[in-house]
Amino acid sequence: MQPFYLKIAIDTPLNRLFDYLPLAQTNRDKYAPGQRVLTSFGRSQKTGVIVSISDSSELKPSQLKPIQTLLDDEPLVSSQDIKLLSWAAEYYHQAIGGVFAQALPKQLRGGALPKEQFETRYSLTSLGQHLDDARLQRAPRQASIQKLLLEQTQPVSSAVFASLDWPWQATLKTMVSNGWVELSQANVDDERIVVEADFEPNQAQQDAIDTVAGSLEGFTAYLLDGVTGSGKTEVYLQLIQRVLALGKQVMVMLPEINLTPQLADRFRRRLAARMVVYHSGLTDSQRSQAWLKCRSGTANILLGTRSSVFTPMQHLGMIILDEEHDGSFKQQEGFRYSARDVAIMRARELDIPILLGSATPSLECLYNVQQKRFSHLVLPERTGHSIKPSIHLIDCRNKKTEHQLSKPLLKAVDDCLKRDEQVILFVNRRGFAPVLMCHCCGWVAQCEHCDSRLVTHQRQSQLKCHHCGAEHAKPRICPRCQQAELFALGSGTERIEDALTELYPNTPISRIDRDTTKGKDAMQLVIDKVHQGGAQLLVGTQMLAKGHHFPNVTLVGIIDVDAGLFSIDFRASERMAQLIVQVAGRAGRESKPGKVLIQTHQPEHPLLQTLIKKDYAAFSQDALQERQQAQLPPYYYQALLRVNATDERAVLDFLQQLKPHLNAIAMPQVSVLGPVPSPMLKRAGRYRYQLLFESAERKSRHYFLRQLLPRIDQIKAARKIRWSIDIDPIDLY
DNA sequence: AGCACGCCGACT
DNA sequence: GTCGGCGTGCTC
Repeated sequence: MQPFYLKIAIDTPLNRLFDYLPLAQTNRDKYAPGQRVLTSFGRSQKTGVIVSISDSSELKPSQLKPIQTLLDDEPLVSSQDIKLLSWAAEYYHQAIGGVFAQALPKQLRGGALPKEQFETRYSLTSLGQHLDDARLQRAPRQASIQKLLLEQTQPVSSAVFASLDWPWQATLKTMVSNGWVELSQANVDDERIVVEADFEPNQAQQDAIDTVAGSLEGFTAYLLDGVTGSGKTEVYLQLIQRVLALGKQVMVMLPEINLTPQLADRFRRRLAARMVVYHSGLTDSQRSQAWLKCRSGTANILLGTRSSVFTPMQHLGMIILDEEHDGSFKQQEGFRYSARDVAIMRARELDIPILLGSATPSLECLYNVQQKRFSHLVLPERTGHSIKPSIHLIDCRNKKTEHQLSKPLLKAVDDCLKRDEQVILFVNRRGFAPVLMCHCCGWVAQCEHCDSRLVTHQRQSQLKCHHCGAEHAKPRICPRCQQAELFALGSGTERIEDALTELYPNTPISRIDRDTTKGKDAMQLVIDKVHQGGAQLLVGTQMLAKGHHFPNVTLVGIIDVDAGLFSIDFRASERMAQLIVQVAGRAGRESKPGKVLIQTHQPEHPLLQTLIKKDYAAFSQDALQERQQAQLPPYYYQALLRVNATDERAVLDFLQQLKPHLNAIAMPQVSVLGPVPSPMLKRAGRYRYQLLFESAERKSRHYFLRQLLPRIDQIKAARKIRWSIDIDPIDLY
C-alpha cells in the first residue's frame, strides 16, 4: 500500500504544518482535510486539524509519529474555511496552528464531540387544553402551569416557568406523563412572533435594496453610506429576508457586544428566522453550540462581533458588517487581524455580496469606491426624522480657560442646565492627567514595559499605562531628584469631572469611560439615570459615541480637538472627524436638535472647517484629496519589527548585519522608518529597537516581508536576540 | 512559545 | 555532593 502522510495544523507559535503518520491499519479514505486529530506533540498532547493529506514528507518515516486518535469521522472544518484560514495565516504572518485554534471554540479545540444540543420546548396537548375545572381546583400547581401554557401560541422553553416560585419540574413531569403536556425539540432562538409589519422603505432605501437584491449571486462589496437615522437597518432587514427566502444564511457583524441585544430584538420582531448570537460574552458551551448550529445550518442568521468572522456557515448567502469604520473590528493583540477585511475576503471566495455600513466610512473604503472596487449606496438624511445638529467652533487662542473649559462653552452649559436639559462633555482620554512631571528636574513618568507615558489616575492614586496595562502606585516624590514637586499636566475625564463638580455642585454628573463602566450593569445604571431626565452633566470618552442615544442631551461640548489634527498617526484626523459626527448624532431629537461646540486652537484648519460647514462626506473627500496632492497614498500598510536583546551591542550588530539585506530587497514603494529613535529604551535589562516598514501597496509589503523574514533567520546574531513582527491589519483585499 | 537538558558557580 | 541560574536546542 502506498504510504501517506497527514499534514496537521497544531496550536504552537511555530509557523508550519506537522507531518504525522495515520493510525496503523487504516485506509486513506478514512481521512479528510478538516478532521480533528489527537497527537502527541513533544512531551504534551495536542489536538490539531488535518489540513491536507500528502504522498510525501520531508522527514524520514523514522522521525514521524502516528496520530493518537482520529476525533472526527466527518470534517469539522470545510475546505473553504481551511482555505480562508490558511490565507489569513499567511496574510497576517501568523502561525497557522494558532489561526486554526482561534477559529474553533474552546470546547471543540479541546476535542469535544461536535454534537448539537437542542432545547426542550413545551406545549399543551389538546387533552391538556381542556382539563376538567374541578380537577384543576384540586391541583393548583397544575392549574398554574396550564394557565402559563394556554397563553402561548407555540411551544416554549422552560424559561416561561421562571416566574413560578415553587419547584415546577416535578409537577410538569406529572403533566407530561398524563399526556397533557407535550415535549418537542427546538431549533435555536426561533421562539419568536413577528409583530412588526413590513416597513415601507423610502426611495433611497428601495434603490439600495433593489441594487443589492439584483445581484445576490456573485461577489460585490457595497458601501452603504448613510447618516444616523437614515434607515440602514431597514435595508439590512429587507435584504436578509430575501436571502433567507433563497434558503441561505446571513452573517451580521457588529463592532461591540453592547450593540447586539438592540439589533437582536429588532430582528426578532421582524424576521421569522433561526438566529444565534456569537460574541466573547458567551460561555464556552454556548459558543460551541452557536458555532455548530451555524455550521450545520440549524441557524440561518448569525449576529456576532469580530470573533465570529471565522464561524463556519453551510450556505452563507450574504455578509453584513455594520459600523465598518469601527476600530473594534481589528484584533490588536495576539493574532492581529481585521474582521472587516477577512469578511471581505470570505465574501469574495464564496462569491456572495457583502454590505459595509457606516455613517462615517473609513477613508480606505471611500478610496475603494473611488477606484470602483466597491459599489457606493448612499442614503440621504431622512427629513423630519432626525434633525442635523448645528456645529460651531470655539476659538480658544489666547483665551483664559478654567480647567480647559472656555467661557463660551461654560455659558452654553449654564443655559442648557437652566432649561433642565442635559449636556455631554467629550474628553477623549481616561484618567486624571496624561502626564506626570517633576517641576524640579523635568522627570516624566514613563512606562518601563513600553514606550508610552503613564497616566495619572487620581481616584485610585495610581499611574497606569493605557498601552500595556501596567499599574503602579503614584509616587509622592520624584524618583529622580527626590523632590515633592510632581505635577499633573493636561486633563482626562477624572479631572474634568472634578472641575465640573466644583462649578456645578448641585447638578448630577455621570462619568462614562472604561473605568466607570467596568461592572456588569454599570453602563445600564448610568443610562437609566440619564433617561430619567432633568438637568445633568455627562463626561466621557468615545464610549459615549457608540450605541446609546440620549434624547434629552441638547448640548455636546468637545473639549480638545487639536490632538486629532496633528498626531503623527495619519488616521488621527479621520478618527477625530468620525467621533465628532458620531457623538453629535447621539444627542437631541426632532423637537430639540443638538448643538455641538468644539474647542480648538486651530479654528481655521481646513479639514475642521469643511467638517463643520459641510459634512463628513465633504471632509473625507478633502482628506483624500489632500493626500493625493501631497503625493501621499490614501493609506499605508504598516509592519513593525521589534528587536530586543540583553545588551545593546547585540542589537546594533544585528541591525548592522540586517542593513545589506534591507538594501538588497528594498523597493521604492517600501520605506523603512527606523530604528525608531525614542524606543531605544531599557526594559527590564533588555534593549529594544523598532523598525517600522511602511508601504502603500499591499503586494509590495507582503513581498518585502516574505523576503525579509527568512533573512532575519539567517543572521547568526539573531540567535542571541529576540525579535517579533507585528502587522497593523489595515488592509483590504 | 514552552520545556528540558546541561554546564557552571555557590552553598549546606 | 546538589541546588538552581539561564543559554541552547527541539517540537512532525
